[in-house]
Amino acid sequence: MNNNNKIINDIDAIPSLVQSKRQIDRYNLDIDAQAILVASRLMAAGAKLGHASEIHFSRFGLSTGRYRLLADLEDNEGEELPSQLAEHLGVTRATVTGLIDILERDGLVSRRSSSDDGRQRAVILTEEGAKKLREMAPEHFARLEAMVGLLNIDERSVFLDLLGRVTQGISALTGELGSKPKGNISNE
Amino acid sequence: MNNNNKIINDIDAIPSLVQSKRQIDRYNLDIDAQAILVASRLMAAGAKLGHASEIHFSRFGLSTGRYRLLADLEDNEGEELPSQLAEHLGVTRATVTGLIDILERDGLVSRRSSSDDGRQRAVILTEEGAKKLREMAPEHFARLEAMVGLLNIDERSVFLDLLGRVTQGISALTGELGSKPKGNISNE
DNA sequence: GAGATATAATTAGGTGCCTAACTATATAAG
DNA sequence: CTTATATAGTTAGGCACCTAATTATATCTC
Repeated sequence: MNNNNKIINDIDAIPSLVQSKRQIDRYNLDIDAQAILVASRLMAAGAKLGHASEIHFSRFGLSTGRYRLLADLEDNEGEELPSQLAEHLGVTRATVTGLIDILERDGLVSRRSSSDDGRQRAVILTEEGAKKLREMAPEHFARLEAMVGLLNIDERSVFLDLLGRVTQGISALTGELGSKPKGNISNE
Repeated sequence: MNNNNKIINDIDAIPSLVQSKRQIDRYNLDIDAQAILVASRLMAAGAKLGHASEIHFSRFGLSTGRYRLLADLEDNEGEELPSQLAEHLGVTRATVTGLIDILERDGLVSRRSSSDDGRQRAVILTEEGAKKLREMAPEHFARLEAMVGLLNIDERSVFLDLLGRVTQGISALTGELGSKPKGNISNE
């Protein structure tokens, strides 16, 4: 379990444990240095992944957000309202408007006014948009799978579990100080 | 181990496993749905954390990047070259210039021309900058620690290990298709 | 109906980070 | 010495996403 002969993650990751410890010691804080290390590494990983993701999707003339919008459309019979898209993607409606603008310019989606509610403008996945998704699927999913290829099946389950709990903990950054997200899921 | 009575990560996370599976089935791809789920969840977590981080640092009048720059300065006796900062932070020199511009405007760092090399302009952590770090340290580190508070000590080690390997795998998104990440793990 | 209020989408403007081009200085080659 | 090349930092312009304000439509209350 804790024998450090083989599975050390001494990848040249930033920051190191000593670096975290030094920061904490400087102010005599009663904080677990490894906790800080986990948090910092996750931040670094998130930033790296975000950047890599943009590079990945740019190969297909898309951005991360625009791909996610197309994929969500595909998952919903090719038609959704901007507000639904915003909800599903976890971004604002303003952001969705911007994504649609470019996708429409490139012919991957189109807008259609609703007869039910004059305020609504449904977004439609065009045939060209569907074709784009079809064409990129093999490479896209192969790369995603390769990304976690260094983890075996069991490790993937463990990672999902741990990542899920850390994700819950992210609210500690934004919420009230001292309010623990304990066991129960706080679906804000 | 695989009894699903307690440790289910049914956090309302997006996407779900069925969602990932549906996408793969649509194109008859030979891909492990859980691998896609791990990749997607990590992307979502990274984005969420990045956003939360900006909110966190904005409480102190900083951004994530500007805090990291200040902290790195503090770790290097309060003086560094922009190129060193760029290296340490993993961003471009252009980005560092922008970060310094605002930090200097706010009086947290200053620039000083070098006598050795006329091209260099050292960045200095001002007393006000050091004070800012000192003041925010308790809350900052407490929040980071709270973020991983749902993981016990052992789980943190495991998470670090797994995260490290997935981080290595990120190169699968940007590199040559089919080229395995160099970290040669022998337990496959 | 008329006004107040709610909602859908958009526009306007801002932040963070990027790439590529540029300026100024240093160094190497002839 | 002069010209070519490399390097440090900055500037210019772009993308993704945000918040706040705006426009247009719907609905509720009188």
